[in-house]
Amino acid sequence: MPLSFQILATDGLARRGRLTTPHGAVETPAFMPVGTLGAVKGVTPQELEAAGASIMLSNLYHLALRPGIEVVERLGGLHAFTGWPGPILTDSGGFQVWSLGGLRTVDAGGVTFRSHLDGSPLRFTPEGVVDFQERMGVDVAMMLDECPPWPVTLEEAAASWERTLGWARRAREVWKGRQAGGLFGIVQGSVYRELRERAAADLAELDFDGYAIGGVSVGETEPERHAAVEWTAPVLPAGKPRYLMGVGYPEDIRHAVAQGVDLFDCVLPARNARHGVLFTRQGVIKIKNARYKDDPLPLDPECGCPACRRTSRAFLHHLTRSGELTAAVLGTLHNLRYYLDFMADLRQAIQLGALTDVASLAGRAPGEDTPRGPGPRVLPVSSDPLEQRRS
RNA sequence: GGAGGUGUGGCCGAGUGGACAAUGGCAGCAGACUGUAAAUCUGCCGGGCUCCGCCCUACGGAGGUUCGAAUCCUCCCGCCUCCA
Repeated sequence: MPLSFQILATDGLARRGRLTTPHGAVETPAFMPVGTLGAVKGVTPQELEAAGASIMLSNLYHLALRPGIEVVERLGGLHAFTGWPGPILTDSGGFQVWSLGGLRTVDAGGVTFRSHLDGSPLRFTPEGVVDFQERMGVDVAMMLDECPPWPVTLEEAAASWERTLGWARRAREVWKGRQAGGLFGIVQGSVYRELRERAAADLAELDFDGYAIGGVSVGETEPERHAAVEWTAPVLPAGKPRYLMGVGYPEDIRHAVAQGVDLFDCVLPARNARHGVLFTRQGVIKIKNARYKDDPLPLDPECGCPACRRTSRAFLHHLTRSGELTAAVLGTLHNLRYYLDFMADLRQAIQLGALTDVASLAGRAPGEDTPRGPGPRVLPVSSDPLEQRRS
């Protein structure tokens, strides 16, 4: 079954849609929790589902290194292997081209990684990456791309894009005729408008099942990041899902949704939770801070996650200070729930034509710890008639 | 009673004549994190100030040697080990 995407409502450039995959539907705009190795760190598939996730992201590079594609394939594919029954999107390893800087070399034919685990070489080609992802049975495969570093000159970014475009053509060619799931192309172009626009147009010709905006959140400023989205998202094929890779803070997401982006992923809610930084409707809470030592309030009184339902900030503070694993688990469950609720609010707002009213309380500038006070919320999340959450 | 050892900043623990307000670690106080080489990393951490520097107080206590002592000597106090 191939992917299909319907747009159910719009609000300005924003779209409220539904991505249908072989493993279920994803109501968009959607946030995809990151389970690099097949699971969100500290969270079971059941808990992920209960938090309201409808799709999970995993990473081909990491899975290829360990346990290896063959193992996943032998055990029935990534869904069976991980126990996550819903849709899965896998990143191709393109981000690792950037993040693993010293451990890889890029050439026209592909990327050669040196494993960060044992140094052994691993060759990724556009064709091989498509093949790997198909063998794992993922719902959405990402093309191999080169995520250029930042800063880069226009010339370097352009040369990088030419290489990535070549990979896009090869990936698309290999994918032709495949019926299960879909393949997304990835727009690069760094912070250069002409490049971004050209990349979007180049990719549109290849008729991918969806289009991603990559190469952001690599060090550029917020205005640059937002500009890249503003230049790119609106010119991508209207009828296909759009995915902003690796983004971001709630405010970044809200901004991108308003520009017509449908899918997001980010390690932030999970990693920050592990580091004691929690997103709440009252603002960002650094639970390790001494001020929470005796705080009897729930983390976020408006949240329905397991942490907020049963524990106080003081207890979370204590667990975190003590290095207790449960602190990371509860924090992750909470942050994920926060993000997922936030996405539900955005979907509902688009439905009501009220996107600009959605507050993203946790989206304040990094470092700003003092709550501004609750902002407007459209309606309780649960009242959304279009919500079709997995139970 | 005899012999030996030891006492360092909140804790543990380096340092045995100058480069020592004193290595490390922990605890503490903050900060960062955006397609996860991250349950990680960074800064501060005796007090004060006109804070890329200066001044006080500090290595059990009191004296002493020395240009100079956490480091050497004497006495005292506490603790540890072994022998009686």
